[in-house]
Amino acid sequence: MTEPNAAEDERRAAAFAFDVFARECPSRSVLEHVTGRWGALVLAGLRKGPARFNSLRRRVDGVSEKMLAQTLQSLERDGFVHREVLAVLPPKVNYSLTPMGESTADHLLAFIDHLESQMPAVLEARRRQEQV
Amino acid sequence: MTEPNAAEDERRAAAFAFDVFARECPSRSVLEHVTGRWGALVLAGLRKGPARFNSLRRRVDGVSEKMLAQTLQSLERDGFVHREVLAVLPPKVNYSLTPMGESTADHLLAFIDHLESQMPAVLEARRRQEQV
DNA sequence: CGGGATCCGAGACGATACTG
DNA sequence: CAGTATCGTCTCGGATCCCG
Repeated sequence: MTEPNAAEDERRAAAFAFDVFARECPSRSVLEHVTGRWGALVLAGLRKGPARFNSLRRRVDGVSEKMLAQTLQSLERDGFVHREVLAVLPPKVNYSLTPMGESTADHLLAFIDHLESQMPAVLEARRRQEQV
Repeated sequence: MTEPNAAEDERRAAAFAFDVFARECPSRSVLEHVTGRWGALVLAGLRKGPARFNSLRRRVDGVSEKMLAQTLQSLERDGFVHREVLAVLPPKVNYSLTPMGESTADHLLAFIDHLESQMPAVLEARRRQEQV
């Protein structure tokens, strides 16, 4: 009966090895993809529902074509976003969140909400610093 | 009885104005400071308790002096981090989280925990993509 | 419409040296 | 010890053009 436990142990050991505080850890790159300048906004934007490229681009105000494409590729590689190509003319590509993407986006939205609620305090703190 | 509501409305309007989806919104810079490459790790690192400069630098593996100083300055300006200078020799500077910093770091740690738990799935997704 | 390819400037980042 | 200053590298990110 050691087989199931061995798998358990391996998974736990792996989870420990993913500590973001360690240099050269793969979880850092994921953290950067997800929380990066556009990654967070794209995830949050897709949480409102699936969207096509230019539709999503309008949701995330200010993102260039290049960065949106690049961000979507990262998120797709990491398994947060699903990309569905419809072979029609003109081409249609649908982007949606995977289940993992949804749960991640939920965390992110909660975090963003919290940040936005603190914005007045942040702006006040900035004003105080300026006067020094 | 319109006075209290006016204040309410103003606060709600302000919160709306901080929507991260809007370009040129101050909340975007805060989001970037907090979730940026080092910002997130520094906040998470300080959540373990106050620390001095080099002590903190050891907690956040791989950060250079320059980036740590820069990150701490951003976070201090935004009111997440408190900087306390002790006028002794050799100089001692203590960094700690403000209450706002603590609540933000808590959200962040929850988010990081969630991400780390998903790492096996992420790595598997990456492997699948490579084979294409 | 949904991108890929390319160019280019600005800023991020790290290593090192120096200071109070 | 806690930074600042300087420098070089390298990536980010926008603009533009192009293709299926």
